Amino acid sequence: MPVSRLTADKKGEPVESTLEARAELFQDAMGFGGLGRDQIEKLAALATLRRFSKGEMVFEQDQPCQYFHLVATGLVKVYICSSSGYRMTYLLARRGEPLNLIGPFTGDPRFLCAEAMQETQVAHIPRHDFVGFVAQNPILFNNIMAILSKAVDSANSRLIDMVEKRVEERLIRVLLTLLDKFGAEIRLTSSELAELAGTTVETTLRTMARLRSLGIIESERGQVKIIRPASLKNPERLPLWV
Amino acid sequence: MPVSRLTADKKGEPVESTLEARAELFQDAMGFGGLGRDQIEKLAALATLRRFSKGEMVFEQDQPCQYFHLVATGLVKVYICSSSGYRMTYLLARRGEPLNLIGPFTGDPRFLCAEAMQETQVAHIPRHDFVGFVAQNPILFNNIMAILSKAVDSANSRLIDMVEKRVEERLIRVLLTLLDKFGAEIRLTSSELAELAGTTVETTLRTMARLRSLGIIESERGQVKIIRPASLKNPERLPLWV
DNA sequence: CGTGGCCTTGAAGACGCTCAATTCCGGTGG
DNA sequence: CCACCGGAATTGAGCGTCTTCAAGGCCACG
Repeated sequence: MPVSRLTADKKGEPVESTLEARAELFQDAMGFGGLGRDQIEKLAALATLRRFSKGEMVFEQDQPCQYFHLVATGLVKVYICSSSGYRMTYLLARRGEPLNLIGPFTGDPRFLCAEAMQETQVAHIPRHDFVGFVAQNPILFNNIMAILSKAVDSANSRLIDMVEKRVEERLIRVLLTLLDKFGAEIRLTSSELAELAGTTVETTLRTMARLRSLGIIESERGQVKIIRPASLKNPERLPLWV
Repeated sequence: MPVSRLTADKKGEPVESTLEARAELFQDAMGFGGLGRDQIEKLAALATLRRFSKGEMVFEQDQPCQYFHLVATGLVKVYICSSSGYRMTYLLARRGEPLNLIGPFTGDPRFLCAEAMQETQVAHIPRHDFVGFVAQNPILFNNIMAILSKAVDSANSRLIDMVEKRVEERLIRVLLTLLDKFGAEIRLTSSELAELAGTTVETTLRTMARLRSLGIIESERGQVKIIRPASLKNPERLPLWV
């Protein structure tokens, strides 16, 4: 329940970086395809890197948005936090993934927080610089809308899952998603998986124990390994409740 | 479970309308503030009106997006539908509210469906015309992002509610939202309220019976009337489970 | 006047949360 | 090197909330 509190106004430590390295980052980043090299460098010139230790907040809930954030190295989890302290992880972002596509446009406080899960570096662009740049490169509109489209569909799909799917199915879906993105070896604790699936640690553990006894996964402290992904993909054919 | 099926390719009946009337519509519409009269009329010139009877689909799930849709009269519900037939209402749109802000940009099929809840007229703009117009009026991009921002926050907020709030609290939240938007007399069936709150008809009925016995609402067939909104707004102070 | 949709209520049962106790592991400090 | 501590994993028991199934009544509309 207690969330680590750091200085609210200034987050992370500045990191030296070359324009070249930053351009490289934006070159491959999600949502920036279709830009010429000159524009990429212009964007890179607006950015600065900051480093965050494990557990540090990149930005917090209910604070006005100052920067556009793009992960350079490491891993960041973006989550929503209810008044009672319940957390629900929304996104696990690694190199090249933006943390807040909407925030910079309105500047308003939102529900989301972002927290570094490892030693991490994040590129910051002042929000007005970012919005101005997008206005000059309308192709970014389409890119951004495409990403938002997926984000909204994903949120809606999770909503439906919360209503009609049992924890087991939701957890399997989480595992499959992580498998696609990070490979078969997933370095997350059960508590982190629980926040992704929208359930409690205990229920997650119990469900994982069942999957383990079926030989579908292996798990040790802070790590899950998917052994037989095919068994997860056909939940209809394999009655997991056995 | 059975959803009314109509012709898939052509939906609704064309309706004659004056350019003036359409310009009037876009003038007040959500997301089109800040445009000059000339641009409004240019937009109106791209649009055509179509009428839909109660229960008719304006667009369906998993079909490519052809048009941008804006409600002119009546009421449309936008919902997501799971494979097993579970529906979750996402938006109740009346005059001036857009049905699909994202779809036109990507054109891809999405999860959403839209269904007329009354006799309704909807303005259609071919998606490429709409996207081209937005590109020429970048202020619209900010407007759209502002709306999407609210939509995403709302979806996230509902996700949290689904996990940690009981049906009663979710239903109260739905009622308060409807109160703000439509006033104290809400013309919806319990089944429709259930799809908004993410629960079943029976549970909705039971909860409404409790609220009714407390004198907070009155309800008859297909209609709910909120008598003491203040009692709903302080759910902490009034123990509803009494 | 019949039929279908909507409202109502009861009873049973399942799913998952909460609380609690225990073990295991890694890191830290003496 | 060993002891301690905090976080993580595990497992059990109890129970509350909702869903599900079922049955009946009411109202409107054709």
